Amino acid sequence: MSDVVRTRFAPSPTGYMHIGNLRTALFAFLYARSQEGRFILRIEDTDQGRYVEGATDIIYDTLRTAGLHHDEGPDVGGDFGPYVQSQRKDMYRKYAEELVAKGEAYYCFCRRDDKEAESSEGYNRHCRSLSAGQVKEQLAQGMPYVIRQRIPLEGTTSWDDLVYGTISVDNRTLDDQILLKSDGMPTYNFANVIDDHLMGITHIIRGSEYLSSNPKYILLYRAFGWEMPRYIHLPLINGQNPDGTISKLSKRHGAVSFQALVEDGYLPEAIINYIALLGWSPKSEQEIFSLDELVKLFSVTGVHKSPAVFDYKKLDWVNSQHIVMMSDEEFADKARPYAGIDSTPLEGKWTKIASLLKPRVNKLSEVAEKTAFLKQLGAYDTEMYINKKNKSTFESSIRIIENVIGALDAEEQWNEEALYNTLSSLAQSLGIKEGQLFWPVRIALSGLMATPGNATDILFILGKEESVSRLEKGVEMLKKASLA
RNA sequence: GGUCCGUUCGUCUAGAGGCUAGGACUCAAGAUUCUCAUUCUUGCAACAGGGGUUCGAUUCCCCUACGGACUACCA
Repeated sequence: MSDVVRTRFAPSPTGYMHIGNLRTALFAFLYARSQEGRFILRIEDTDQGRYVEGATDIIYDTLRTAGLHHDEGPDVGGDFGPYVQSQRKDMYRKYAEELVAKGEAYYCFCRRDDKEAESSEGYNRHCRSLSAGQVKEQLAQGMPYVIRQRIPLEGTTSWDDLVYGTISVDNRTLDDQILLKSDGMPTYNFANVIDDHLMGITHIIRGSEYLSSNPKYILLYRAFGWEMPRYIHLPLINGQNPDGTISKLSKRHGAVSFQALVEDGYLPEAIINYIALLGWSPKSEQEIFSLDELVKLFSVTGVHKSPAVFDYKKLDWVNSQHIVMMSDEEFADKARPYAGIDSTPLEGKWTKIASLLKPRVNKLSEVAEKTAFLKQLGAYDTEMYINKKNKSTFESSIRIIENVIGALDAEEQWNEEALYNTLSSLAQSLGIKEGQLFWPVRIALSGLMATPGNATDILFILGKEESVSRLEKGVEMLKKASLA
């Protein structure tokens, strides 16, 4: 055996990747990579009643999309397979029986509806002192049974957590947990320990919700006489409720699965960047990271004990930063499906449109709403023409737009620079400021108070015919409005 | 109820006995801009409370309060 670091991510195939789970995967990945170790994927599907079709594919897709490549796993193989627990089911019984033989576990024949056993001491420990003869007899009768861990009644169990420090627990507060279920399958708690050992996992990285059951795992390692792994427990991720209270991050707080966030237009690298900052700090003022940078900077000493609250606003900002860092070409490609401009007159102008959009969207899904006015001019209120700062009124707007239409009709070169020069000199000859001229033009072209791009950008994108048509419509609306 | 864990601006966090308690997001104001956004400047805003230890505590110890996790033949 070598002393190379081995970490694992062991999700259950539930059908989606919760952001908290992904954060655990990320930290396990980062720790392995930062230590030049190996990152292993293991599927924990011992609960057969909870099987979800296609769920393992979602796990593979997520890890691939997020860039968390595993060195061993069901899909890539490895020397410690199989990497799916249901394919390992036959090996767990042997270990459970080994513990029974050692006196570290025992058969329990309690049934779930056995009120008598429950009322006395719970099912826990009820069968703990059955004699060998009694056990043999029950087994011979074909009584269903489970195998329970025999937790010491005295003493304390403690370990040195790399994040939480030394934690000690009195053994008598621990339950004799079930290791092997009556259907012959191991419980998560048991399979987890067996597999971690068999797969040579050196550092167990998981959420702090496992902190209180960890003593039981440690006792199992001891019962087997196995070498203890190191433990890195991670703080929880919470969500903020509308009333300001904090609770476990769930759907009521918004999208909480990786795929839902991606569909919403968040970039995988931004999601990774953001969740890395939840419970970990690089201890510098840098906030935007690539995955490679995270690998270089990651350290367990920067991991927190206290839980963090998922903040969509900050995720928006992180995402916008990653968007701005992309090249114009890359952004144009990624954003294109959201725009719906394919096979429209706008298609040829997409590069230009995308360059205007890039600094203006927090997430890709915003592209749709921000480009809608280009495809079709929506209904708008003529009040928008009235702008105090530009001394813009119905009358001035009509006059300006009519002049602009005239100037555009004569325009030969339909590009931003030529359009700007034409309109700029028009403003001069009309004796008004540029802003006073561009304001009503932009309103007539877009019907919006705020647009991606200025008046000349929009003129260029819409083209002469559509632009003039929208300007004429504006004049028409203004004339009607000033009569009323 | 029991066990364990946690507590710095609204949120993410820096801080590891002596700092005007720093940064980021959000929000507000201003500058720039043919709108908006970007960018830049400025501002609002925190050490849960009480005891110790110490010349001196955000920092170390204890207690309280509050919050959370676990307490399944779920993972």
